[in-house]
Formats: sequence, C-alpha cells, structure tokens
Amino acid sequence: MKNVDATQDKRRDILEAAEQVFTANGFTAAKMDDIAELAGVAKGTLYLYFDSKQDLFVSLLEDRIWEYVATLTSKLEEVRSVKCFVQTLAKVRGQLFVRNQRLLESLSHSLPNFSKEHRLRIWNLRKGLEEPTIEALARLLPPDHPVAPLKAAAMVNGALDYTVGTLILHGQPVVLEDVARDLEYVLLPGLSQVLGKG
Amino acid sequence: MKNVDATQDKRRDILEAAEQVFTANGFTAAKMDDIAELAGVAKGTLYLYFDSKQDLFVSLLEDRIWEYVATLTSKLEEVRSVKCFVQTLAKVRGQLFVRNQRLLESLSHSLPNFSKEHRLRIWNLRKGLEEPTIEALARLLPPDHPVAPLKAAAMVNGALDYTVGTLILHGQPVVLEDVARDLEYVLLPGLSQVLGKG
Amino acid sequence: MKNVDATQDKRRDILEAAEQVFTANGFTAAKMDDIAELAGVAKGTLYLYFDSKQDLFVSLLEDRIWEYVATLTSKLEEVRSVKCFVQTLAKVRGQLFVRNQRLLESLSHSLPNFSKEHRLRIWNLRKGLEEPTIEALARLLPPDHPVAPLKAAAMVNGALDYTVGTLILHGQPVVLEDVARDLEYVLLPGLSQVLGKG
Amino acid sequence: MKNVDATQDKRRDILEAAEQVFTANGFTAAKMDDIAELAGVAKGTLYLYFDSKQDLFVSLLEDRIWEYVATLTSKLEEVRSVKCFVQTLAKVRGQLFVRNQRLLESLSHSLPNFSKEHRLRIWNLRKGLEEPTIEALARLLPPDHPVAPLKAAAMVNGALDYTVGTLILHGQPVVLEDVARDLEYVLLPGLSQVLGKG
DNA sequence: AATGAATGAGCATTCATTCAT
DNA sequence: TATGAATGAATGCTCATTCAT
Repeated sequence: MKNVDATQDKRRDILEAAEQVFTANGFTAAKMDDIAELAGVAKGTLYLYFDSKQDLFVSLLEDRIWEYVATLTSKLEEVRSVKCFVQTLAKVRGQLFVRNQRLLESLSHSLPNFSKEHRLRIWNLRKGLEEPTIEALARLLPPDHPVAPLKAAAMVNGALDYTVGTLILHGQPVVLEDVARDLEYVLLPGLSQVLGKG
Repeated sequence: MKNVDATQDKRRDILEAAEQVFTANGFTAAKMDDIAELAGVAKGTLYLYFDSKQDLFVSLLEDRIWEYVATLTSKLEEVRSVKCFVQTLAKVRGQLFVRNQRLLESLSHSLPNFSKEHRLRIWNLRKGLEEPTIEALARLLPPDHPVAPLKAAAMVNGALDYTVGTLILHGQPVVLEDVARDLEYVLLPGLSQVLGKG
Repeated sequence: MKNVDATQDKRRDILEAAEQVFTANGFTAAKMDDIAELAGVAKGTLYLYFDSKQDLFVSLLEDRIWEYVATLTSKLEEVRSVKCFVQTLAKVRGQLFVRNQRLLESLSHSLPNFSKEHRLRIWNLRKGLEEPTIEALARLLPPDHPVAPLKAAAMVNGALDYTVGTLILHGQPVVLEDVARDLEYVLLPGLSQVLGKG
Repeated sequence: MKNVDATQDKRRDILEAAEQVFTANGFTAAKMDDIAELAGVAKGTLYLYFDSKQDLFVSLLEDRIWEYVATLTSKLEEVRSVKCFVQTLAKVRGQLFVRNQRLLESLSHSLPNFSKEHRLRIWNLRKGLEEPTIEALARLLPPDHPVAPLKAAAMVNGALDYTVGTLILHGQPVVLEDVARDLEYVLLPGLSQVLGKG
C-alpha cells in the first residue's frame, strides 16, 4: 500500500516536472536532465517510470487531457442549452488551456519524428480533446443548423483558446467569466439561429 | 545589378527550403543540413545569408508574415461591413494558414531559448499578425459593441484557424469559400448585434 | 546443512544463468539484469554470492574449466597411446567446446579492463586448460619427437577446436566420433613418427 | 587528387586507431572517444568516414582480411604440394594472426547484437577467411583422402593459429619458420597418406 | 562568394552497483 | 538472507557552427 502510494507520488512528481519543462521548451528542446532535476530524482529514475522521452511526453499529455475530457464530458451532459454550453466550456476548457496552453500546442509539433505507436496515441488525444464539444453541439444545435457540429466545435474551441491565448500574450489577467460573457455575446446568436432566420 | 539579383535568388531559395524543413519538423528538430541540401547550396553558404539558425527561422517568419500582413491590410482597407470582413479574412488568412499552419504554430514554441533580440522580433510578428484584424474590427464593429476589438479579433482568427486546422487534421479538403460561409453564419450575428438587442 | 545446500543451489542457479547470458552476448554486452531474471533471483542477490560482474564471470569460467580439467586429467591418466589420447581428447574437450565455445573465446577478450586479481585468475585458467594435454603428450610422444609437447598440444587442441567450430559455423551436426576419426587420420602419423623416419 | 589522398590518409588513421582499440578491448568495451583520440581527430569526424561503431568495426575487419585473402590466394595458386602449402600458409596466415590475433577472435563475439546487415558482412568474412585454404587443399590432397577439405582446412588453420597464440600467451618469440617446420612434421604425414595406407 | 571537412559541446539512454526495507 | 527502487557515471551519436581552400 505504502509502496504503491510512494510510486504514484514519484510518478506524479515526474509528470509535474515534465509538464513544466515541456511547456517551457517544447518537446525537442526539453532535456531529460532538467526534468529529473526539477522532479528531484536521478536521471535513471525517469526510465523506471517511462520508457523514453517520447513516452514521457505522450503520457503527460494523456494524463492531463483524459482527466479534462472526463470532467468536461460529465459537465456537458447536464447542459441543456447552447448558452449554458458556452459558459461551461469556457470555464472547463479555459482552465485546461490556461494551465496547459503551450503543452496543447505541442500536440501538433511533436508528431513528425515520433514512432508509429506514439503518433497513434497523440492522434487519439487530439480527437478525444474535441469529442465532448462535438457531441454536446450535436445535441444542442438547432436541428437544421447548417454548420456541422465538427466545424462548429472547431470555431467555439478556436475562439475560446485564441482569446485566452491573446490575453496571456498581452500580459492581461485571464478572467474566465469575462471570456465566457464575450464568447456568449459573439457566438450565441449564430449558434442559436435556425435556418430560416439566417 | 545582376549580382544583387543572383544574391536575392539564392536568399529566396534558402528561405523556401527553410520553410519546408521548419514546417515539416518544427524549429529544434529541423537540420541546417537538410535546408542546405534542399536549397541546393553548401551548408556554409547558409551562414553567408543568415547569421544563425535562429536568424534564419525568424527571417523566414518575417518574410512570410509581413507579406501577408501587407496583403491583408490593403484588402481590409476597402472593406465596409463585418460580413465582407469575414469573407475577406477567411480567404486571405485562410490561405496563409493552409500554407503555413505548422510554421505559425512554431511562433510560440521557438521562443524560450531564443536570444533577446530574436524573441523581440517574434513578439512583434505575433502582434503584427493580429493587427489588421483588430484595426478592421475597431472600425467595423457597431460603436457600442461590448466585446473589445482585441478579443473579437482573437475569436474570429481562432475560429478560422481551428476550423481550417480541424479539416486538415481530419484529412478533409479545405474549401475556403465553405469555411467563409460557416464562419459568417456563426459569427456574423454576434458581431453585428448592437448592445440593446443583446 | 540445509542452509548450505540451499545456498549452493542458488549459487548454481546463478552460475547456470550467467553461463547462458555470457555465452550469448560476451562479457561486456551481458547484463546483470538478465542473469538475475534467468536465475529467478533479484538483482541484489547476485551480489550476495559474487562480488561483482567480473567476479561472477571469472568464477563461472573457473567452475566450468576446473571441472573439465579434473575430468580430462583423470581420463588421460589411463591412456597409453597417442591414438587413444586423440580419441579421448576429442570426446572430452570436444564436449567442453560444444557447450562452452563462446565462453572459452571470451577468455582472451575479457582480460584487458579487468582488475589485476581477475586477470591473474584468468591467466591461470588459460594455462590450466592446456595442462592435461601437454602432460599427456609429454608422456606419450616418442621420446625423440622434435616437436615440443607445448606446441604439439596447441596443434591438437587447435585442430580439434577449429573443426568443431567450423561445423557449428556451417550449421552441421557435431558428431564427436567422426571428428575423432578425422583428427586421428590427420594427426596420428605425424605425432607417432620417430625422428629418423621424418 | 590531393583531397582524395588526404581523405584516404585520414580513413587509414582511423582504421589504425580502431584496430588498436578494438584489439585491446573487444568490440563492446571499445570507446569511440578513445579511437578518435588515438587517431588524432574529433569524435564527430569518425562519423564522416563510418556510419556507426558497428560499421567501423566490420570495415576494419574487411580491410584487414580481404587484403590477406587476396595475398594468400595468389600465393597458394602457385603451390604444387601439401608440403609447400603448409609452409606458405604458416608464413602468410601466421603473419595475419600475429598482427590481428585479438581482432580475429572478435569475429565470433561481436555478432550477437549486430544488425542483420553487419552480421551478413561478418559471416562473409568468416567464410572468406577459410576459402583459400579449403580450395588449395581440395586441389592438393590425395584424391581419395578421407578427410573433407573443409575439415582438413579447419585442422591446419586451427593448429597454426593455436600454436602462434600459445607462443604469444607464453611470451615466447614467434618464429614462423620454426612453426612451419613443426606444423609440417605433425600434419604432413597425415595429410599426404593415401587411403589404403591409413 | 562558395564550399564542405572538421569540430566538440550536448543529449538520450543504459546498466553495474548500492542500500533501505 | 533477499529484495528491487534508485543512482549517476559512462557512451554512442548528432548537428550548429567554423574556417582553410
């Protein structure tokens, strides 16, 4: 029991250190040395918990994203209107993005030289990340809305992520309630309108 | 004159090769060897035209982005409505994004280990990239629209980029006219509405 | 008593595992991890029975070779003719070689980076390995045979080992009786002839 | 012209350094750093001339062995008797062995973890090394000699190599003429006798 | 201006050995 | 005795940059 806990603790320490280092430098420029030092373990210890740098990176993404996907999915299940959807999404995905902005951007960059297995795992993550949004929109959009849920989801997620990213870039504080309000103001009418009205 | 032209030609060759290699691998994983080979010059020649790998990378971004910014700025100057703005943006920025998606995503990842000078140049690029959109929206949004142009621009750009990115990710063809139509359908009502109406 | 037996059993398990791993990979490429796993003990346990990887390796050689030397010595003591000597040698040394070919070849390769103590132990092994052959030939060769027993032994052992090694290399079955016959045919006349006749 | 020469010189320097280091330590324990230092070049330079440590090792073996095979083949072509054959072999192969004893022993040890391509190259070397001896014996042995040339060659080569090796091991000077005489005395009668006589 | 051979700092990964339990 | 998690020195290989030609 104690051992399992200790092991989980150390694994978490490493993931946390990896998050910081990968976030700060991107995959290729990140050094295993730095991750080990930040985690307070020896370099060799990293390889007791993860097979390789690639595996550590992908495992980190999985850890962070599956947790988020689970949270978002359950929260969106209770949602009954596009308006409520936008608010919920802004809060949950906004939080993910504030914390993991640079990590998420890594999703695309890390791919090219990865092994087939790791590419597959990343691909699954990328799709999984959009899944809850797409499903919620498929359920909530007016039945004859002309924009496919896949694209609508891309627009909502893109608008949200870019707004948060822009605030960060400009050094402004990110208040997710404000972002939600703006998002709602800009997107809600278009997402709610039915075909005849457009 | 002839020399100047030849010099410009070679510089262009190198930039073109660099674009392909950086696009395919990201900054750190890209190799100067590959760029030289693809450009058809010797490795040492790269250093006659660019000070370093960082300089080559930033110069490439500048070359591509300033060209785009100029184009977009002039096109948007003629625009007189939000609707027309969305269509124009989708076409021009969409093209930039289709061609340079991976390059643009590099903007954030390459920063951390860059020299102060290069970080500044990239910072300017990132802001410049959004500038025309912000200015156009500042001019075109209803005067009492509650969403600041900075954020509105982020939303529009984010929605556009993500939609295109999603299509690419899913292996679907990117038809910018369709994207423009969807964008218009989703964003136009929210961007056009006046405060009292919201 | 029981403890001693259990201890001896475990020691034997480890040596057996070590034999397989060293045989398959040579000294440097062999991993203590693999030996431990194959022996069914934890890595740390190896160090309860042997001081180091070097010690394990040399101990293994000693175990196998002293056993062989004892067997061969006793069998050769009963031998009364060069012909019988060749047959006996082919059988006993042949068996050793079939089983330990790769291990024996390690004798020379492992030396350089070994500690002085281990080098000495290996040196003794190498000489001990030839000893019974030299002694038997010193007794059996015609009294005025011009080839010194040391060299004659080298020739017989070399001819035998290479023949077996060649058969193994070519994937042919090693039938020691056949090897003995061929060896006898080629070597016996030269070893038996007296000086005047040569 | 000059460049080609300089390149060949450096390649030769590296091979010479590699020979010493591989000879002294065996493949796995040899360090690329040491080879580079001994060759008087930077570590990276090794990789301009050879793809990898494995490639360097196999290339070295090929360089040394093919040269020997060519020499031996041409010398043995002129040989008309088993007696003359033994003398010639002792001289030529003896020289190879004196110089490359440890390298040749590496032939078998280096194999296990090598890539398929390198294993094939080594396999070819091992067979090529015996080829001239086998061919000469196939031509020179009495027509009805019961020992196959393959095995007879193994015996002669084994006897020769072990004798030289034993002398080296015991710190005695290696005089190839003496070795040839002893070899002749022990092996010639058996190799020359015809079936009826045996 | 152009070349490309040479450099060497840098990095992911391995593995013999230790030691707290 | 026995364990196996942790260590960190060691090593093969890469690649941006330089410089003699």
